[in-house]
Amino acid sequence: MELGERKLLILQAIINDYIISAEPVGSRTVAKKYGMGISSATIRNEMADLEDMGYLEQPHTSAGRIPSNKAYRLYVDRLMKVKSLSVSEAKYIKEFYKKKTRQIEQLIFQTAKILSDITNYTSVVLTPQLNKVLIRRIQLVPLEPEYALLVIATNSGVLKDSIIPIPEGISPDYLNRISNMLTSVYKGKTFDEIDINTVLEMQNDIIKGRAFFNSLVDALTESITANEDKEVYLGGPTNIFNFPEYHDVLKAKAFLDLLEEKELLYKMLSKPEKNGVSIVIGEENEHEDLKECSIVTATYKIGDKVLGTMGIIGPTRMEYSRVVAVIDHMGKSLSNYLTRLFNK
Amino acid sequence: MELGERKLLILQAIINDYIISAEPVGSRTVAKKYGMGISSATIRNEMADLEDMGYLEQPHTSAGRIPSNKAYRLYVDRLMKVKSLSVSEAKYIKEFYKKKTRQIEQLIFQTAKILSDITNYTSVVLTPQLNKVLIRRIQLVPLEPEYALLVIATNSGVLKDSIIPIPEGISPDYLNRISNMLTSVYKGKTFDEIDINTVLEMQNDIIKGRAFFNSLVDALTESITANEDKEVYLGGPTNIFNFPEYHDVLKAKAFLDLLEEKELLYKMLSKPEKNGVSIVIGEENEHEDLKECSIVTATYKIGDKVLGTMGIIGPTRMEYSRVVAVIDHMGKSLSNYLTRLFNK
DNA sequence: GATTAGCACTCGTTGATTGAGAGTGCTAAC
DNA sequence: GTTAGCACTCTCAATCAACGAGTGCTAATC
Repeated sequence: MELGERKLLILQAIINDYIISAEPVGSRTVAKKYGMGISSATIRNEMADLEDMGYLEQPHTSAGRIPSNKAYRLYVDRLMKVKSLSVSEAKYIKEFYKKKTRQIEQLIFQTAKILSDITNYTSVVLTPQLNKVLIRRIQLVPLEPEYALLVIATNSGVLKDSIIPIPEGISPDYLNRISNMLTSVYKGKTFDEIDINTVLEMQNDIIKGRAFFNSLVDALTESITANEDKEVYLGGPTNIFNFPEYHDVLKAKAFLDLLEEKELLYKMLSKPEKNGVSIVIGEENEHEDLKECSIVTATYKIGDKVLGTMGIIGPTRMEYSRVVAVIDHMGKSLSNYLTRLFNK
Repeated sequence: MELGERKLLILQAIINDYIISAEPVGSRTVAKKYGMGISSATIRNEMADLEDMGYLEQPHTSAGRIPSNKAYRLYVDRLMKVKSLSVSEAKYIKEFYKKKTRQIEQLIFQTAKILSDITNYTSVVLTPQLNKVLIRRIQLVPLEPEYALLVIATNSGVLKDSIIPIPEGISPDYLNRISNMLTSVYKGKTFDEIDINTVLEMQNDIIKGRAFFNSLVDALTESITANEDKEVYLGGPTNIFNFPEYHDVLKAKAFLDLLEEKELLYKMLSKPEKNGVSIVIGEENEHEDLKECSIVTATYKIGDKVLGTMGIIGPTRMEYSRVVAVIDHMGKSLSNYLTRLFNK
């Protein structure tokens, strides 16, 4: 069967209406609200066709129809016109990026908050991926005679700091020398490229005490392999309650519990390597509890390097056109900001 | 009216039953389950008295009775026997504190998780309060020619780090000298005691560039006054769904939204300065959305210094005896751990 | 041949009614 | 002072009918 012009118009009308109302849309509603000079009976016939073609579904016989995942996919790929941001929204975002925040966590957190505030959906923003980040400096900072602080600074903020014990008789000056040496070896590399063996080879060279050496290697290894730093910031987690499809307590709990699984979120969102905005709709999600959700993601970068991802999660019936506009804008804003701040 | 022995027994029975069942308790139930050799009619009379005295409430005429806030207060103050932890629980906690975690955030986060896992309620743990924490070292770490990292190390981990721009022609060695000087001035002080004027006075002494000086003072001031560091970690936020009193979507949303208000939580929990476990029951809470909740808190310390607070939030009908046992134990465990790790 | 009016049919929603069950308070007997 | 007995109250769950939204089909119309 052909997917003619009129069918497309009707489908679009149904999707638009359903996105707003969350109620199955009937033929009369389409005829009246989106009056296109044809009667409800004609629309009924077309709707029956659209159902046969897999674009519409009927919850039960005497209800209207709701769009299928296939319909949403068609919608976002072909039908949807991306709205541009409202003036006040754009201004709100711009204002935010004016004030200098030096702490990257704060920045990411605020980004999540803005996303959820503007869209009224739940947002997720990943902190920069370690393996994309360049080491700038490794510094051992003396704290007390027995402890030193290992700081690893990168081109997107300080990513790691841990306290390591040091044996007696090691001077701040000596720590400084080690720091300089480590920095010279690893500067400009990513965490992926760090080879712990390089450190091991230094042993004979300038490292004095065994205990200290072990602590240092431990701390470094921990820094490199640590996945705790894969942090995920949420915005408006309870926004999901705004939608009637989540007025069910069990469903809401499942959703919120999912949001607590940071590793899972991280894995899911960091997948789309590709630049720009991408959309995953309903059943396309792998995770069971997300089969009724859609996720719109965008990446953010420093210079040309993709550092992380931000996403909006909401019911399949999502205001895609608005969400895409917002997240695209935010991705670019954050990238600009970071690039200005950290890129040389 | 007298609050005799038998009345207390009956009250206790009703509280115990209601804590488990969440259903109003009737006279027959008390007679049967907590058989104390008296008939349901007698118990009915006693219950009527207890209601007159304000210890019991009746949701409606033909329902059983539920304990009032006053009853819970009496219960936690006089009736309750604090259970000791189960062997497996104690072991679980002990195991956790065996493995060395050097990062304080990680530690706090895990503490929250353990609390909620063991109790099945929602837990809240505050990060150490800045004004209680002693500065150990202030260090400017050079990153690139134009940027340095300001690290403030304290006796409970690294609490602040921000990036500040530095003007040209300032050598790492010079940064080191400033660091040493700042450290010598502020070491052993708390953030409260820092007087920014002291820094201003140095101006004529060793500070060279105006721009740099301003950045430094800005960053320091930000560190001192920043309240972003008042972080709050949650454990098991959705545990609230376990309780029938929160099967209502609106109530649940209100509760979860409250948990997102970190500053508010911080203020509420950091109030009880006193050592040990304290309990706030239902109406005693100031916040409207907590009038049906109880909060059990304990403090944690380094040495003798109270650093922060942990809390369990649940419905008024809470298993106080178990919760008190758990949180008391956790408070002490965390204090021991921190003291061993950081106190000299 | 496409469109439309008309109509019978389906099915979920709403509101009223009803009976069962739980629990109480009171009275009178023990 | 305690208890058995009983009328009374109130909630909860089940049942049922009326309603309305929406459909699919048929026959008439453009």
